[in-house]
Amino acid sequence: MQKVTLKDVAARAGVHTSTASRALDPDRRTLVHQETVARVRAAADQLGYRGDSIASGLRRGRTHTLGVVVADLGNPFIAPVVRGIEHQLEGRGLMALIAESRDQPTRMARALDSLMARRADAVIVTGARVGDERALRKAQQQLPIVLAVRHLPGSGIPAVTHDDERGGRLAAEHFLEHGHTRIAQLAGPQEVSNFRERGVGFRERLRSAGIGAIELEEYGNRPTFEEGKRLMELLLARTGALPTAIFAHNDLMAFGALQALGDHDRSCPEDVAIIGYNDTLMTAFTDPPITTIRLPGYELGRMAADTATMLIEDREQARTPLTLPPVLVPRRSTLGWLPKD
Amino acid sequence: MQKVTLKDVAARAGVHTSTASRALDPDRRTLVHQETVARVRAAADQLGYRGDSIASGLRRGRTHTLGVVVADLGNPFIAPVVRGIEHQLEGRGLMALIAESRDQPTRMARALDSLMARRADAVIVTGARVGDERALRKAQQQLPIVLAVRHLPGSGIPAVTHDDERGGRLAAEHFLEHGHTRIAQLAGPQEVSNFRERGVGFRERLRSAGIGAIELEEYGNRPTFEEGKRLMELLLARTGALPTAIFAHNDLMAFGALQALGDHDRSCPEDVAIIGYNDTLMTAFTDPPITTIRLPGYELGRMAADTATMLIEDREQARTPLTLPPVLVPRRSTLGWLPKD
DNA sequence: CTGTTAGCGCCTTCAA
DNA sequence: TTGAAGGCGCTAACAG
Repeated sequence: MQKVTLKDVAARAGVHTSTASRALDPDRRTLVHQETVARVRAAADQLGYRGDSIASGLRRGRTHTLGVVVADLGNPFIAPVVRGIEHQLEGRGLMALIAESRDQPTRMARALDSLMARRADAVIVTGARVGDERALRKAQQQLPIVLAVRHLPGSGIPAVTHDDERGGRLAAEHFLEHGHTRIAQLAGPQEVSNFRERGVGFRERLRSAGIGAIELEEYGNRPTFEEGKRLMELLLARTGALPTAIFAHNDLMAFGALQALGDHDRSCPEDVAIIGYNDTLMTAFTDPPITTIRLPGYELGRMAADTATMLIEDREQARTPLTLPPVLVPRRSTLGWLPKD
Repeated sequence: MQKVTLKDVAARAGVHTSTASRALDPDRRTLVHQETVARVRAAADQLGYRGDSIASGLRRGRTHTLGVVVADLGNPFIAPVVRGIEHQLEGRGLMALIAESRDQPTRMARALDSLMARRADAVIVTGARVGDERALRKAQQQLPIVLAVRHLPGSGIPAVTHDDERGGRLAAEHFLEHGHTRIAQLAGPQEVSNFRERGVGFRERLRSAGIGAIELEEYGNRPTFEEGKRLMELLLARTGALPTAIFAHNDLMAFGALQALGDHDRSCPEDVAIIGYNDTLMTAFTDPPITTIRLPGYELGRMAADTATMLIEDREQARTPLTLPPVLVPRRSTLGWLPKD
């Protein structure tokens, strides 16, 4: 049972390959006589004909493959996004080709190159950051690009995101409602617009309440557990009163902060309240469960895949940026805190 | 800047396409005059030539694409495996094409079909289960298949796994050492060899110590949080003394069990000690941190990718199954338990 | 309705 | 060391 080609099928059915090709394509089946179709299909079945997307893609210019570039496969937040994408692709005969940029522009460029060389029909980029503009623009000249989760302000590349500034405001509001006055944030990399916006929203909401955020002079180089821990330790090493409230720019960083607190015999929520971001599955099961801002990853993935498929069909569609609202999910890491004086 | 083809490059360099083709291929560059190579490369650079894997793949029979079928992208355990695979692929010009089977044989079959149609050079399957044999065998006739993490006993398909039976024994031993006598397990789906083997190793080790495991009449239908919770509740609903030790067949199920315990005002580790499986990142940060068996996902991914690339180059290699040893990571969920009498 | 012809972009003979 | 010719498997355009 070696590779069965269309030629084999055609021969067996006693027709020309082009007829066989038509008979096997749902869209062009109508052009062929019923009986012939039946004969060809029978032959295909018997031989176990599988078709060859590669050859077909070469000819048609469509590979039915959608590229997806993520920043970090290890970030639990990415799974729902990818699932959302796959969910939307399924049934349309499309498949996701996944690459990882690890937040490095060089890798991003390489990933886009590979995807273009493989003639992906479109690419969804969930891991864009400052420095990726050039590569993205170049790619955009060859195929539709859709940004998801992270957008690049001013790039004009269609994006499906959620409102991070609003998310930051929600976090600030929550702390204010609970009576905090010494409030800090552990910021993610500023090359990523989302973290910048979370920071801005957070800071502004505090300022409008007449409170200045305690600012750390450093940002996380990457939005990871380790960096969250490192920043929290920086905060703990400072002289003066510890903040009573910390907004970590994502859940992983919040976990890191939690760990650092424990290492220094401080407890959450008694000493310090913490808010994370993303509503990763595990935030509900940590000690304490962590208050977090829910980012609708699955929906974002679906919408991104949806716009991508629209762009594939008609390159002039859907320029309006799509934005979903964030929601705060309150848990013990903030609810358990009580003012001391 | 439309699609730049080899023809364009050749024209600009003033050579024939076949010469350009040779000049651009590292393996055949030596056949071409140095100066010509330089000229061609310059032309390619200037035009921004990208090549076309699709066309090249059609001709060469290699697409430099490796299919990966995972059971569940949402399982945090899978990320390191995929990263391990990508790590190994990187630099070899290969890319991973990812599909999800969701533990359903129908989807598995479809995923394999898609990957074959896209002419993947090989496929790594991390989510095999009973019922997938047919589809895998069929696929195996067209391209090399490597099982990772989960194997299919008796299928003869090369597999890179770790020793689950031993993992089960480790869990049992740990409980025995700590003085437990009423011991149960929350089993994962028995269609997956790993869970079966974990169960067997666990049961046998207990038996050899003269202790019978408390058996639940049900298994988890999927190895998820919800199923772990459901099984734990089944256990809690039973009359008679509660077990003091629970071996959950993976971390997600352990989290579920933890939640069920909390819902019923039982605490871990005081009332019940729990062991999970996989050493997912979050097991270290739950309340309590969970003792778990470390499954070296990253290494498994690397080794699987490695054998896959070997098989691509020479289909007769590496039939010996590769197995890595499990390690128990002790944490408070078991260390904090004390015998009551 | 079906067959013929001509490529998609690249690579591999084979010959020069 | 290079060019010419042919084809990977499929499909679009044009005849019939």
